Amino acid sequence: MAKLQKSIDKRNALVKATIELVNNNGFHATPMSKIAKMANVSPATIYLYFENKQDLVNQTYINVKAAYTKYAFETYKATMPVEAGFELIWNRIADFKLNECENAMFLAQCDNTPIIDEASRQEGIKHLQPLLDLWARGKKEGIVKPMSDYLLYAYAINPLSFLMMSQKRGAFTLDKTHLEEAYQSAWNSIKVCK
Amino acid sequence: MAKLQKSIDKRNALVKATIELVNNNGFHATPMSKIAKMANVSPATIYLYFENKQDLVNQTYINVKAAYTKYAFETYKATMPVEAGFELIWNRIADFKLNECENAMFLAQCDNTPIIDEASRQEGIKHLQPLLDLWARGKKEGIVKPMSDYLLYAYAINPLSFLMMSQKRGAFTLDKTHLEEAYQSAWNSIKVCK
DNA sequence: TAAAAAAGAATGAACGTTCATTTTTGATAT
DNA sequence: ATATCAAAAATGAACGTTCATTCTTTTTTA
Repeated sequence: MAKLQKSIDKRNALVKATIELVNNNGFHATPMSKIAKMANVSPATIYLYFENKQDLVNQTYINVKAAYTKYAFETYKATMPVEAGFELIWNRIADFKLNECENAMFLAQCDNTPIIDEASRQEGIKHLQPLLDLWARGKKEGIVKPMSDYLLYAYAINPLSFLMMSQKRGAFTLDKTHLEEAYQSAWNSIKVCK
Repeated sequence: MAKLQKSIDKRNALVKATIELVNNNGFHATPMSKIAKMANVSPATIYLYFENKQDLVNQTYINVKAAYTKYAFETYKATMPVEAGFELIWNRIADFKLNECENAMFLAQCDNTPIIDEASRQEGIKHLQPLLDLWARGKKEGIVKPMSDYLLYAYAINPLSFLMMSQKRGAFTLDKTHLEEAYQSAWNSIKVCK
């Protein structure tokens, strides 16, 4: 165990350093030498864990995306009623974006730039399926608007990314009241109006 | 005129090349030499128009942001009723994001990465004032929810960025019906529910 | 014809990656 | 327990390339 454990620790340290440096300086100003230094490792060691810089950032992206969706669906059961299920997932995603904002910022940066390979992007998108299934159910039951999933995501989930970025920039802070308002806006924009 | 005109053309070509290359390759893979080549100019010439690479990208950002807000408010009058005014501005912004998507993509990339100086970011944000004024009026009249402008922007405007990026990636295409649904979602999420 | 604009070649620094060596690890023999 | 040792892991220095920027010269402008 000792050996494998050590390897995993080192890999994790490299991934963490990548996230932190890319968040603060951008991909263009994040040399391998700095990543190595922050992870307390020699530059050459990175290449024992990753093929090259592109592979490092691709794998970091997939790691973080997996953590994001794991967190989002951790307490969700597919048997829940649609509205309750959505509220649960929405709150988990809000928690993730606002508490683990290092991770969330990294995703926002990757999702709006060409720094990630298309293949890794596809890989990352897969894990969102439970939410799409929930929406399909909601549409069938006449609770959720019969819209494209892209529209639903754009209005129900994506605004949280914008709010997270604004908060991170210090422009404003999301308190509990804001969050309740945000949820109402999210639900309002996708529910069928009776 | 000839001389000044030529200078403006060259500056515009440099800005345009910057946008195109940063959109397609990312800032990290956009060397000055490529920008120069695409603008049909010597690398040294860039430094007659811009201090350095950072200045070039900052000024490009400010240029595009100004074009965005100019377009958004072109036909808007502050005397319009709140709902009509919002619908007008929303549609102009949707037009911009979906038709001038090179520009919109560049903004999305800049707004989610640290490639732009904080000062230039602040400069770019200023021009949004008319929309904030409209919302202030809407709140006073009890038409718009009394929420933070960040929340309003997150739900009413920002989803268009996500939809633009999705469309650009070829994931789906926004037709006229989608756009009407999107507008309804936007308005639903910020209007006061009677 | 002098000043301004532009060019291409040159420069030095920084980068991603690899190489030659050293250190660590863990199984085996004592 | 301890010593041995081959394989694996890790390292710092080195390599070749690429980059942003500058320098010197040429071309354009008015």
